[in-house]
Amino acid sequence: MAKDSESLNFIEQIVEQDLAAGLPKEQLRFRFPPEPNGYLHIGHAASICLNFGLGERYNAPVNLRFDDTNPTKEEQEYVDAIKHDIEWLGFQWATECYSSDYFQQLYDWAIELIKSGKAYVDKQSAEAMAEQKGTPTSPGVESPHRNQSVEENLDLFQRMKAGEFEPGTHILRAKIDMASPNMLMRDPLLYRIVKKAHHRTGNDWCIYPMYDWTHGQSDYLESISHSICTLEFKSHRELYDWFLDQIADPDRLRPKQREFARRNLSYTVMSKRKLLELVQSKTVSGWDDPRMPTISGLRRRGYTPESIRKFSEVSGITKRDSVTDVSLLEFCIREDLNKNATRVMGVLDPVKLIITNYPEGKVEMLTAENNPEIENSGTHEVPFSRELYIEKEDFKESAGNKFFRLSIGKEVRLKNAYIIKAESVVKDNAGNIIEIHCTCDLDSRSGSGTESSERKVKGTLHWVSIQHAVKAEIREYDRLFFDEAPDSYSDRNFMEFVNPESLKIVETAFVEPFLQEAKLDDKFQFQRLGYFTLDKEAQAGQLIFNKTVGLKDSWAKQQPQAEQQKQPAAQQNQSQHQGQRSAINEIQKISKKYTNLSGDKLETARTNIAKLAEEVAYEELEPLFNTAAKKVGTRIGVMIALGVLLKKGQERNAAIEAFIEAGLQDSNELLVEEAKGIE
RNA sequence: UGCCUGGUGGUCUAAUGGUAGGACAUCGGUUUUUGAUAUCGGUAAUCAAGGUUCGAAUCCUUGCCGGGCAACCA
Repeated sequence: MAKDSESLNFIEQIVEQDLAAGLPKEQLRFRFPPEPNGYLHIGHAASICLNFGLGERYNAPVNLRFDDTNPTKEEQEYVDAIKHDIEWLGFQWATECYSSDYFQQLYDWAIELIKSGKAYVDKQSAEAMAEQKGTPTSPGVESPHRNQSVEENLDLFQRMKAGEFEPGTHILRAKIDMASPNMLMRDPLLYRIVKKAHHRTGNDWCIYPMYDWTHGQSDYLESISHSICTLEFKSHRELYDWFLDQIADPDRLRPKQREFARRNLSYTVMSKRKLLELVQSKTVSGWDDPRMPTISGLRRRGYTPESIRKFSEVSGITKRDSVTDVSLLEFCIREDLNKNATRVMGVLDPVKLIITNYPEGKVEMLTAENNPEIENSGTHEVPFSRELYIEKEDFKESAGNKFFRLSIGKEVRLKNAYIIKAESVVKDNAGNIIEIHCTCDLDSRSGSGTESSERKVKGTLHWVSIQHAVKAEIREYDRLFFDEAPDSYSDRNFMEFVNPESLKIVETAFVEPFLQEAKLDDKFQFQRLGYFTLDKEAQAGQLIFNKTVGLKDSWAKQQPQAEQQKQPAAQQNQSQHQGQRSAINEIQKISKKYTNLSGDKLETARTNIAKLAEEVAYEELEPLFNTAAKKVGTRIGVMIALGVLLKKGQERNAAIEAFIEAGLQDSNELLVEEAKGIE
């Protein structure tokens, strides 16, 4: 355990090395630099936790700096939302900074650059300059304006600032190297003309500095020791350093940029542009829609700051790109809510239950523990009466002995109440069960201490007294996309993968009266169902709950298996377990090298996989559908095996279809071929 | 076709030349007035081929695969 916490991520190691090399600890300073053009999401949380975590670890200041150099996209609304989210996550910044505070200094430095012959004003169109820029494999050509006199450049730049020119007509560029293998070094843009009011500087400026000309200098001005950003900025580092070379005083702290991989979450998208598209297309109700991976969406959904911080911690920081499975996020929130959520009862899909031997009109106030995980968390009262609602799926007229719930002639415990036995049902003309009649062991009341109350019965159900039930709307959420990585396809738009069933509204659920007093940030566990929190749209007399996440449900997992057992292929399941396991493993081993093979060897491998697939159960194969896209070999092997299973009569399901579809879209020909073969 | 960068179980991550470990997921046992929680156990990985070394996930070479780079965005 102790060893785990000792293990440093590579950024922390860099800091340690710098300290060891003589950097005074007092000079450590970090920053989190969002652009206020959208809401923060769970990916930003990684960066926030990294930077502020570093601050906590070394007792160093962390600035919040808004990178606000593009007034066409940025708004005060986003500034406010970002600040709120960071505070909600539980972090405090040392200084609230804005790149726009440095506009004058940046301008002055630009003048110096021009004077030293290292920047010039270009008058060409964007298209012309793009063409001159060359390509990654061929060098660019120099602009005809590149060698203008310093005087002319100075004059033009000052007139740009004075508003004499229209947007797009003039631009300030650094003079570096049009043949550099790094495209960013091919005379990058420093300033462009934008005639739009800025959320902080108003109309003071009509020229705005570009990111590269701003970021490093802002770090320098704030004496940031470690400027941490995501991997796509790696190639900007050369420019970052070049600019600092031009302006930095060697006696002052020189910031250094380091990059880590951005965090992706499965079944969602994580770019502000795409999230904005979901908002603007009304696919979701807003940035804080509970299905959104935004901090505000997660908050509304019922996630806690602790769970998000924990998720960031266990996800880690590295340089390899990855897609973290949502199940890890769900684990983090369940872990927190299990410890802290108040236990209550609510019925989402009700059926009427009548206890025939319980007196009509009688009401008992029973005692319910608020939270068994917390000592002294107190209790609250739950009214009990003759007529109750229970969950439809908690009753079956007749069932096998694996069904721990209510069926005719069987007993179950009503949570915090009595043990009951189902006797009969009343059905409507269509054959639907509309009432369940049962009898109750009147000595068995929970906590009464009687012998009957101590009896062990296999199942326990949640319930609500009809007479006392409070109506509530329940909103249940599923993944927003049905593809694991909806934005990973070059030829398909991520919007094609939107899950049409991501929101399910239960208009009329019934909850216990205790919940009438629920407040906005309260966290509840609806026992046996999941974790719920009040939605901000709830009003007095109109309860609305968001389902944060369900409880783990090993019973639900058994269901599909039980159905499979009826099919002939399945009974070997147990006996051949060992054999099957090695078969699937063997397939994985062969597959891994698959793309390295050719000719006869390839053919042999394919045949072997197909042969081994005969021994494999579908349940073993399905997890491998999640194999990362880059592990093509494994995916090919799985595709071959899947083909064998389908031939044997395996029914197609959504997961299978999605896997085949992904295969068809892949760039690897072998994989496409296999996918086509079974399409 | 250039430059940069990365490849450890299904997923995420440790091991920094010396026992491939942890978490999630998954499977199974125990406990349980939540089929939850808790608890115990199982399955499962170093992209490949060569080389250096007593010893390689780690160093070298070659190859394979993934990501980034040609916005008046950040």
